[in-house]
Amino acid sequence: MSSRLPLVNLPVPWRSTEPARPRLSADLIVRTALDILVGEGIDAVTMRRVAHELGTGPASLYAHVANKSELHDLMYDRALGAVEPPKPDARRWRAQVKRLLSDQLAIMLAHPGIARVTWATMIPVGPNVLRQGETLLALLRAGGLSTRRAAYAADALTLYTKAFAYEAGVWSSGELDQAEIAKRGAQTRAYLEANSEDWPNTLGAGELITAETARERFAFGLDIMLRGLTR
Amino acid sequence: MSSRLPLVNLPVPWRSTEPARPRLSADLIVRTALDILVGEGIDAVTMRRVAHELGTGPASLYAHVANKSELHDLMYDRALGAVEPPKPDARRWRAQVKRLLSDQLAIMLAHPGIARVTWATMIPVGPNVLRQGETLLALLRAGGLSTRRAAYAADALTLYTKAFAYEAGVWSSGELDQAEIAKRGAQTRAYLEANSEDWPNTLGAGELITAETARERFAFGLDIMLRGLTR
DNA sequence: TCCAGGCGCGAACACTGTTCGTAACACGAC
DNA sequence: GTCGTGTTACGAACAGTGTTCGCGCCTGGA
Repeated sequence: MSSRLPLVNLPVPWRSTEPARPRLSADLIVRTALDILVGEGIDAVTMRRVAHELGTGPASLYAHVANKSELHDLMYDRALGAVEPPKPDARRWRAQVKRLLSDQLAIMLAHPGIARVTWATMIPVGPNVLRQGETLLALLRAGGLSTRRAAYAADALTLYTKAFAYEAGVWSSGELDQAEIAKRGAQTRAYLEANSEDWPNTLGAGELITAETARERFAFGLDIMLRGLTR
Repeated sequence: MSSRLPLVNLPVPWRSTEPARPRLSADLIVRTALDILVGEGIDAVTMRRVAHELGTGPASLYAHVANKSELHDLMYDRALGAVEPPKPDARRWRAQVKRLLSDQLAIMLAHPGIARVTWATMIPVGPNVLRQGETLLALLRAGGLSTRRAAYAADALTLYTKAFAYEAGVWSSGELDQAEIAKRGAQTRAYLEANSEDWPNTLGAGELITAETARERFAFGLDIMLRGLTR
């Protein structure tokens, strides 16, 4: 019946005051979850996995985080905190919008699958996400758009960016079997070529929509939206 | 040790030759799954639930469907089969594109959450989905776009449509607690109003992005993209 | 010194997708 | 008509998942 010694904050002289295992906190949990996410994708971020990484059980997390959904929200907000919002400049607002959304995309691609969580939570909850939204709206207003048009445009632009990030993230991440999709691609191509006169455009477009053209396609999408915004 | 009687195709005289329970098939499984989806959303479509609806166990489904992912693909393709593709007319191709994508959106909204599966499967697999894509490409080509621009535009437009459908579907469906999001909304509003000078644009845009303006916002997004496509 | 309240966490519950092995069936060959 | 034989049906089980319960421990304040 040995009483367990306290493992943390022991004032042992020959040891730094730094505790061996930092105490649990929402922030630590979110950081750990993001570490897993970066390396292995969103589906690897389970409550058990995060807890295991912290040397404990899943129940311990629920004292700091309401549920998995809230953990996801916090992860997304923290990730987006790395994007630095620009100061609106009316003369180059278009370039600033493109830059801002490209940076957001890059962050989301670095955290494969994180974009999915933005659909589960309808309202932008965290301060970082709110700040990004405010900045985008400010840029659009600087471009001369009305309140309503700016709001609608910001909605459409972020929706497109998130959707693109989600798609590319799923594509790149090992979430789906690479051999399987190659087989599917070949089968689909054979199916199309069997009646090639029925699919004149699809056959030509197939090889344009690849991972290699992703950057180009995203820029294209932003360009047509921004151009369409101001005649 | 009573030997079980065969339940199907029993030639009992006092009963019609119609089998009481139709035999299992991929088509029947997909139809059943779609019935559940329409009523209760995508998350209610579990293998057990579909099997139960057919009066059997989950293992029975795997003889006709490779896995849940393939079932989702088949459901999506079947649902999109209800959208009638138009004959391209060069003089009103823009209106035709808007009509086509709006019809797709309506179908997806009628099947809450179905849009989510389009991200899990990178390649459009079913004949109906392929036909929709071919039609969209044909419309854009009729508008005078090059092969590459048409392909990129189709990619961006469908991505936007699917993202919008997904978002609206999650929003409308009972997937998330309505009371919870109202609370979140109020908290967020309070947070913003506490430092209202920091959030001039967000505070104004908040009430514009609602379920009521969904139709309007979708049309706005399509409009700016189509306008931006041709100067 | 005591004590209340938050925190840690093992165990369990109710789910999920999927596989295994066996039983029943339909159908063509002899 | 009888006998394989391959396909279909499906109960049971496995390995996961998110989440909750309940009981100890520790800590901060009185």
